[in-house]
Amino acid sequence: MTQNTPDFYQVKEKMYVATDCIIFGLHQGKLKLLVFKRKVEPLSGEWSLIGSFVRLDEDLEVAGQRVLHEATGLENVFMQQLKSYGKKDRDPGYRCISVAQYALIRIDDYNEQVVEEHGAKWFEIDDLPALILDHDLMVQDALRQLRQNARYQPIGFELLPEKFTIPQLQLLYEAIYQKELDPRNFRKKVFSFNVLEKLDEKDKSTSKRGAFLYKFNYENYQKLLKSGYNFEIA
Amino acid sequence: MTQNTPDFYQVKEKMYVATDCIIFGLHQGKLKLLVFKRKVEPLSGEWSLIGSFVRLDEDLEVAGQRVLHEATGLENVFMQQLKSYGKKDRDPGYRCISVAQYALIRIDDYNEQVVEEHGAKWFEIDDLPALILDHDLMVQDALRQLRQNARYQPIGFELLPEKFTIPQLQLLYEAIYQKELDPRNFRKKVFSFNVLEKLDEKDKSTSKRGAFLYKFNYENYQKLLKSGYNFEIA
DNA sequence: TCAAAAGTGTTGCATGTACACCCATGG
DNA sequence: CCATGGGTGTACATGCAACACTTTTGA
Repeated sequence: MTQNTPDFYQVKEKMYVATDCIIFGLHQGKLKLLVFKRKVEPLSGEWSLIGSFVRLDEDLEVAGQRVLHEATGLENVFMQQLKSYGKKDRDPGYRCISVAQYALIRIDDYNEQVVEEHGAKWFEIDDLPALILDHDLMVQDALRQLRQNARYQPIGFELLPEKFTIPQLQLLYEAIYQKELDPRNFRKKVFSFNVLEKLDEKDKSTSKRGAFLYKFNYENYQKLLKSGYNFEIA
Repeated sequence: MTQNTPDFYQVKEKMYVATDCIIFGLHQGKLKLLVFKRKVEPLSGEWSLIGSFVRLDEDLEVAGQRVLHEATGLENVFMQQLKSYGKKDRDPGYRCISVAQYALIRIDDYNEQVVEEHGAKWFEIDDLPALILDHDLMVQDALRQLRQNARYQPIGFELLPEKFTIPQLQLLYEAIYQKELDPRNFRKKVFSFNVLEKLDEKDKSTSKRGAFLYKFNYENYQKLLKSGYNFEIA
């Protein structure tokens, strides 16, 4: 922070800084959000995002990863800062600003038990319960940002297991953009980026014929980035 | 913020919350940034963004507008939150997170005296001095976001006077994207949005023939938004 | 053998890009 | 009358959208 204003303007007052996590996951081809039943007063029993105060000796990003780890048992999750919410009366108790961060997790990796211990539940994004405080707003903003970012970054892959099929990938983008896509055009597009590596295995869990598995090639993606790219899918 | 984690995790510690403003303006067809000579220790005399602590009874956005007003005398400036910077050691004095906000101002509107009182100076964006702390990073992030947002929102107009010519508008976009544009294609594009209103006046300050003045039509822009738009210029 | 999902090409249309000349005017 | 910046149209290339049938195989 900066102090260029005259000294008499420098009213220094500390406040609480929290971070709240908007956790997206993919389940049965649907985009879902993980919400928690709040256990402490005020507003105990209401649905909310998971969050925590940021500690004095903790980077913001570290705080986000800590919250996510405590809630899900996962580490090194893809996470991106959304924005901060700082209306003066947003928290009824005391002045507190919250830095919202959104996370994309692979539900397969997921320790289901930890979820239940926290009274957490996955909701489809078009069927969410009301959340406390300004958390509804955070979710709306996060969705918009997710859709925006998915246009220019391959973040969709963060939601899928390491090996995935093209139909799976297509379902994911259909879930993100709530829009049906043409399988021929979709394949043409994703293959044109040259960031998918075809494997010799097939996934037969959803059809008799089976669909080839692919994995994401990060090196090619780096090249693509440098040569001025447009990763627009959908 | 949220408290779903067990109580023993709830280490509540307050910290300072600041806001720093990345102020862009347009001058002689160049995109510029307003930076300030810091007047207080530590780092007195160094270049920095302008900022202030957020007060307990003040919304984040209000704090941003206050900082901008104190620094420039302007009110109701276009301002948008960028993101928060919260490395634990980003400020050498004490733990402090900063919410960066960027502003677009019309230099014409501008009270030049107030700038000088603050030891402020406009720099071209590709010729900036080193700034204190993480302010360089903030500027880079703000530039990226400005370019990104200018693609889908008509924020370019915020930098121009109410009445402007097409060549002025083109220069602005060339400054934002650091790229020359073809005047024929540029006109075709901006007119296709139907958000410019041609006036009967001409601006003769840059040529003998003079260029017609236009103004931005906010109603048509609202219609454009609703009908699913793509405001991509450049 | 058949149901169910995987996989594949072509064409028309729209949009972006490249490009060069005339216009209006003040000095 | 000429130098300066303002203003205009066309042809080509590229990318996107629409569209239907064949393949594989487990039950």
